[in-house]
Parts: sequence; structure tokens; C-alpha cells
Amino acid sequence: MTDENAEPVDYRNIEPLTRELYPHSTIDAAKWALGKLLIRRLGEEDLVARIVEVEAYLPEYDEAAHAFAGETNRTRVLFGEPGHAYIFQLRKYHCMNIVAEPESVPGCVLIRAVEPIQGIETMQMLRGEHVKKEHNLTNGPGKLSQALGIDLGLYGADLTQRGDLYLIDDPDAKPFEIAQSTRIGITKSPDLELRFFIADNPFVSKP
DNA sequence: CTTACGATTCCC
DNA sequence: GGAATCGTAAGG
Repeated sequence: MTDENAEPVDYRNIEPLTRELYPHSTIDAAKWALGKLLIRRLGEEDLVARIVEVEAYLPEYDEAAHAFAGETNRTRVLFGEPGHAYIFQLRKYHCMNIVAEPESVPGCVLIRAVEPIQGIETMQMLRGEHVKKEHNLTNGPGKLSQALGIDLGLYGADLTQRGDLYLIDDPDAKPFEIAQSTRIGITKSPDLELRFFIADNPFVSKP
């Protein structure tokens, strides 16, 4: 059996992961998200990508977390129910998070890198001609958002519903090792080891 | 209104 | 190593 002979998977037949399946703690949710598939419906096309790198932003004691300063218009969705998308803009780029923890507890999981599975030509087009190598399409939080067409229009999207953005289990999931490190690009709480990624995966932002 | 500031990316 | 670049949040 080779992969070339395998039938292509129809990801539209797979139900979104329900809210009950989301772990209650932010760190558990971060590890749980690894290997899951992110579905982005763009017009008639489904873009599919596998989550390979995440960071946890904790509801307490985490000065790097946006929610640390309290609830504002921007961070409102972090204080709501889990399983929604928290999206924010950083300079020219957007970053996507999965809201974790119960209502009023503002933890979240930043998606830092994904592995393109389906719709690669569209991702290439959205990223731009200057991007040559496939792993450079999605190996960073701003890059993957650009490749998947994710912006503030998807703020608060319910990832447990079959809409424009949701999460499913990988039907071809294989076992993997989880590696851990400090988070990237932050100045506050720099020593917390809250970055998790699939070991030896070529699509992570930094090995 | 004005200012400071990034959970980034890309180029030099 | 450094600039680009823009919404957010806080202060006057």
C-alpha cells in the first residue's frame, strides 16, 4: 500500500470536534491541538492544514497574555466559552488562537505553524509569488493566517460548527512525539516553557 | 487627538 | 541586524 494509491479523503464528511472534547486547561488544550486538522472554507474550496506548533497563553500569571491586562474590546472573546477563534492583528499580519478554559477564564492557544494538506495552490496564491519553498507557506502565525485567508472577519468564529473555520480529527493520524520550549517573539514572561510542537516536523517555525 | 507598542515578516 | 506599518489602548 502506497500513499499514491490511497483514495483521497473527503474532509467534508468529517464532523467538527465538539466542545465537550476540548480539554479544560490551556496547556492540555495546546498539546491536544497538535495533529488536529484546521479546515478553512473559502468559497467552494476547503483548505486543510495540520497543526504542528502551538503556544499556550495562560489565564493567570502570564504577563505575555493579551488577557493579562483585563477584558477589552479586542480580548472579549477570550472571556467567553471555549472552542471559538481569538484573532488579532500584529502589524500587517493576523494571528489565530483557540479559546480554552471555561467562560470568564481567558486562556488560549496560539497556532504558530501548520502543515499544508489540501488547497496548497490557493495557499501559495494568498501568500504571494515571492514564497518559493512549501514550508515557508505556513511556518509562522502570520504566514499561516495569510495562507488560509484568516483575518479579523473570523473573529469569534465557532470552531465546533461546520462553518468557514473549524477543527476536526485527522483521519490519517499517526503517533508523534511532542517537544517543548520557551515561547517565541515575546518579551514578558520569557522563561515559561509554553511552546509545544511535533518533534522533527519540517513545518515548524523553529526546530 | 497623540503617542507608544507589538504573540511578525522580510530584506539588507 | 533593522525597517515596515497599523489597530489597539492609554493618556492628555
